[in-house]
Amino acid sequence: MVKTRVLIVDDEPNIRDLLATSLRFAGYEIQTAANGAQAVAAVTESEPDIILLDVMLPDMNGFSVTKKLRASGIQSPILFLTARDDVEDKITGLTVGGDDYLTKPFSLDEVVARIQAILRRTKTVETESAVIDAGAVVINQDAHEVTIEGKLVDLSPTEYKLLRFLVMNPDRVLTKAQILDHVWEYDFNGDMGIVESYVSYLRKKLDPISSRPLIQTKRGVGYIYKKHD
Amino acid sequence: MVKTRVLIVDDEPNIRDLLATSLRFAGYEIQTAANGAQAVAAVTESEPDIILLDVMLPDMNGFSVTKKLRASGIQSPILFLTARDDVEDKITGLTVGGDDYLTKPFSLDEVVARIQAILRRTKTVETESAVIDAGAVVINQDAHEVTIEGKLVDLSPTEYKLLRFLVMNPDRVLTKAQILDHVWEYDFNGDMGIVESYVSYLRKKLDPISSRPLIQTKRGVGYIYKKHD
DNA sequence: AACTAACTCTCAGGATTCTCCCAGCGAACC
DNA sequence: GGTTCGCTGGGAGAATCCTGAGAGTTAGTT
Repeated sequence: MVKTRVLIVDDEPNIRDLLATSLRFAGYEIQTAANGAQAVAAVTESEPDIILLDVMLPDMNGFSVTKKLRASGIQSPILFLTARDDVEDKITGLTVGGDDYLTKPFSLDEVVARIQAILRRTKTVETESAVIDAGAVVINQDAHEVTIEGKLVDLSPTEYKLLRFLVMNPDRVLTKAQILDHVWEYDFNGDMGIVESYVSYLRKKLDPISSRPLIQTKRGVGYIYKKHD
Repeated sequence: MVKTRVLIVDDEPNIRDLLATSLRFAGYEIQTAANGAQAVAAVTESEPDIILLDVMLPDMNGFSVTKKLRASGIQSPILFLTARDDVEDKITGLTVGGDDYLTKPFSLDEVVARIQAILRRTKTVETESAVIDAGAVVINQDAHEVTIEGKLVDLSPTEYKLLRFLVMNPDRVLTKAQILDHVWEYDFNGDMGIVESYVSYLRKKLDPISSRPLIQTKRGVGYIYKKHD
């Protein structure tokens, strides 16, 4: 089993490091580049399985970089990163083929989810299934649907992301800080009370249709989802 | 199962890359050429199953290229690409046999659909069926007809393309950006509100004759067509 | 050539849902 | 019993989505 290689292209060192650390931890092999020229240079050494590409780079924009990459025979799918403001104008035409895009600021878990989604579709490497089956909770990531013991629940985007994070790390206590770092956008600077709120929302939706409480509180530590009783 | 080979002939690198990426993702094997001479050279190496040919090339026009190709014994069907303005005059007489033409700018899904249509008619390789049967919705691509639970609906061209895209990717959430990039012409640069409008149009036509809502909104994510309830 | 119909796209109002914060209450811990 | 920690209802403001109205184009017909 060889690691999936990811090339990160972004001019902000903060974002680069954040992504690099996070994705390395998720099991990927990371290369980074700070601008378009470096990116082109990097891919010629070894073709990555997927590229994370900031649309606005100092030396050239996303289109140019994409063009250069494709011109040098690189067929790796690209996940474009873009600021929320210039979405409308500069994005159209980018998500060709298996490509996709993600707006900044994003949550770290969302990046991983999107990468896996793209790799699933392009099938250049073996990947996780689209379905997370964790006992009572089953999450279909393609359809963005969650079932509890077979029954469909309707969740808001944040509720969905929170539950996915819990369920992907079963039988393990997750601190509120960890949850905040993974599920919320990286520039969120409210307090951790928001996690309590959302756990509460989740419980209100899940517990009525579940035969047992799904999310348990470890007082003073965090929360845990147990696969089995 | 051997891949269908497509030769792309266009002098604009942007269009070449766009088509190459998109068609590669659709499962075709791609060759490219920037002018008539290159095209002729390319086909002599290995005869493609179909050729995408820009009518206006720097070195020679569609007639000349076609003539040369046919002269060298190539019988592959040709899908001509042409600017919207010089359509009628220059195309007539070109689309003999299984050939067809498409005006620029086109939508990426339309290209794939046309290629498949031609291959179906010429039957040089095994192809997808003309009929997309996705539960409640059945689309006959040859007749350009859509039935909902057996009942015929009348759709505008854009409505048709949108529904086809949704139905060809069942049980998977599609973002508005993806929809825009696949269904709308590649140079469209309005905002994604247009997708909302057309989903609204579609629902107004489909829901009255369907026993369940066919297109569901995944708030904050996109839209999804579910094959089954 | 003029008329009509259909189609595409934009825009804005309104409705709904979502996020986040706060404060009061209750439960758990010392 | 007092303190800390977690739960949850309420609510303001924002984000998102839906839809009707209308302008501009194109296509088809008379």
